[in-house]
Formats: sequence, C-alpha cells, structure tokens
Amino acid sequence: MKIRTMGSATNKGILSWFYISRTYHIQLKRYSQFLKTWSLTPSQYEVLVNIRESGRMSQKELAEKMFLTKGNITQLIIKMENEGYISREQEWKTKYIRLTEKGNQLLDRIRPEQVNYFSQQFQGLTKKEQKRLIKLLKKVNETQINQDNE
Amino acid sequence: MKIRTMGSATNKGILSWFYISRTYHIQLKRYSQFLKTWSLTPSQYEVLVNIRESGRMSQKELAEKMFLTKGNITQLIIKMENEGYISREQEWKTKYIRLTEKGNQLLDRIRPEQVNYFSQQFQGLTKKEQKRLIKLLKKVNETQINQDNE
DNA sequence: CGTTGTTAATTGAGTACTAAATTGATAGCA
DNA sequence: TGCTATCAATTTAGTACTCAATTAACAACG
Repeated sequence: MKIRTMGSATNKGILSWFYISRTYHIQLKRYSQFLKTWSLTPSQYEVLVNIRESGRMSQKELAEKMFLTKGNITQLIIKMENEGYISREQEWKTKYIRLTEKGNQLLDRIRPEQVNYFSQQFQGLTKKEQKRLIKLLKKVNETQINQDNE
Repeated sequence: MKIRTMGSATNKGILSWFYISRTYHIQLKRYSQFLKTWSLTPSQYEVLVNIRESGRMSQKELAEKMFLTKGNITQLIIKMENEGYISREQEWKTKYIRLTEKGNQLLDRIRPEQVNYFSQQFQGLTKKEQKRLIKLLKKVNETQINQDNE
C-alpha cells in the first residue's frame, strides 16, 4: 500500500503525527470490532483495566488517567454501573468506583484474549522493534511542551 | 481467531497499543486547540490537505483515504462547502470536490504554522529518531492481518 | 421504452465525546 | 446557626462520528 498523503513541504514532525494518527485509526477500528464480542467499547474496557489497577479510584482520577472529561466519565460510568460491572460509593464529595464480581469476571475472561489479539496485531514488529517503538512514543509524551490546562 | 495460551506477560503488543493511543489522545487535544485559531477541526483540515494533493477527487475516494464513512464525509463536506472552502460538481453519479480560492488561501495561511507547530511538538525526538518512529509505524500498518471489511 | 442492477451520495437514528453551566456535599468562618 | 467558598459530579447542548437504509444517476438489456 503506497501512501503519499502528505504534500511537498513535508517535515518530519508532521509525518510523525500523520503516521501516529493513521495507525491509531486503523487499529481502533479493528479493536472496536474485537471488543464487540463482549459488547464493550475500547473506552469501557479501559475503564475496567484502570479500576482494577487502582483497586478503587475517584471519577476525577479516572478522567485524568484516561484523558477524558469528567462529564464523559459520568456518562460512561453510569452505563457500566447499570450493567453491573462497577459499583460506586460516595465518601465526602467524592464517588469512589470499584469493580463488582461481575466486572472482575468479565475482565478475567477478556484479558488473555486481548493479550493474544495485540500480539497478533503487532506481529509485524519484532519484540525489539516493539520495545523501540514504545520507547520513542514515551519520549514524545515526556517532552510535552508547557500548555494551559483548565 | 486463534487462541494460544500465552506464557507470562508477553504483552508488548498491548503496551505498544497503549502508547500509540495515549500519544494520539494527548496530541489530538493540543492539535484541536491549535486549529481553533482558524475555526477548523483536525478532520476539516485534513480534508483541505487531501483535496489539494489530488486536485480533485470524489467523496468516496476521500472517505477511503481518511478512514471515515461516506456518510461522515457527506456531512463534513456540506459544512465546508457552506463556508466556501470547497466546491462540488456532479459528473455521472459521482460528485467531485475541489478547493475554492478561499480554501486554497486558508490552506496557504495555515500550512507554514502547522509545520512549525509539529516540529515543536516532536522536538523531543531527534530527526533520526523521528525517522525511526515513522518507519516502525509504517511497518505496523503494512503488516495488517487480513480481516473482513464490509 | 421500461425494467433491473449497480454504485455514489444522502439521510436518519444512535453513540461517544466536549465544554460550560449547574448541583451537591462539606469545610470554615462570622 | 447561617453564609460563603471549594471542588467533585452531573446535566445540557452541541459536535463528530458510525451503521444501515434509502435515494439518485446512470448502464444495459429485453
């Protein structure tokens, strides 16, 4: 597949962004399809993973970790609470979220297949290349230029 | 899908995806902010770039190139036509799009600043590292596993 | 002609998100 | 005991997208 989408005055920065964005879109589309087996979206699955990691966390923390707005998290969480995957308990003005038994079981079922899924998707790269890719992306993220937030 | 019990945490694949996704989200947020100066979204800007490259293209071609649905393109295009950036002419059952003078001028104004913007965003990587990153991502995209589409 | 098939574009209903205003819980002070 | 300030969560209105069904423009064939 020859790709020549960027025009003449191309610089490496733009090209880097172009390929990050392209890879993301292609992978996201497939990944969504993959998760449909369990009627989950990538965001919903990410919620499960994040909560398990922390054991228990506030909605605000989750929003920050996932780079989503608090409003978005509220909606997402309510849906998943209705489906019985997570539970909430208020403490002070904060609502803490944790996985229910059902949520834990779901995650346990999906996790091994997900590991397998991604190792297939990235099989074009050797382990060493994957390591290099990760390192480079990490470096991009670390070098964030100072900007106003909120 | 073949299910192969994985040994320990051979989840470099997942980690690769995690960092691609994370980098994408962080950058997208900033980039959207950047493009607000001209009241454009990343998709709208991408439309301008793609049309200029081809000179003239059908909506279907554009949809495929941008990994969006035809429906989405229709909506996007109508908005940009109303704002005077692009024009359409029907020929047979196909509608061909091209940039108007106004669209060309807008692109000319934004382009140099965009080049500058991204070279700043990726300044954490040397030219050589950026080249390597691009090469790795290209490789990921090229090694797409065959899957059903539509 | 008129009917059928093909395929690009459009429409419409639904999902996932954002931004900004509002609500709710509580601390701390008069 | 209220009054105000703070800050997490929620609500609301709007944007960007998807998927599936429909419409529109033609070709081709009887």
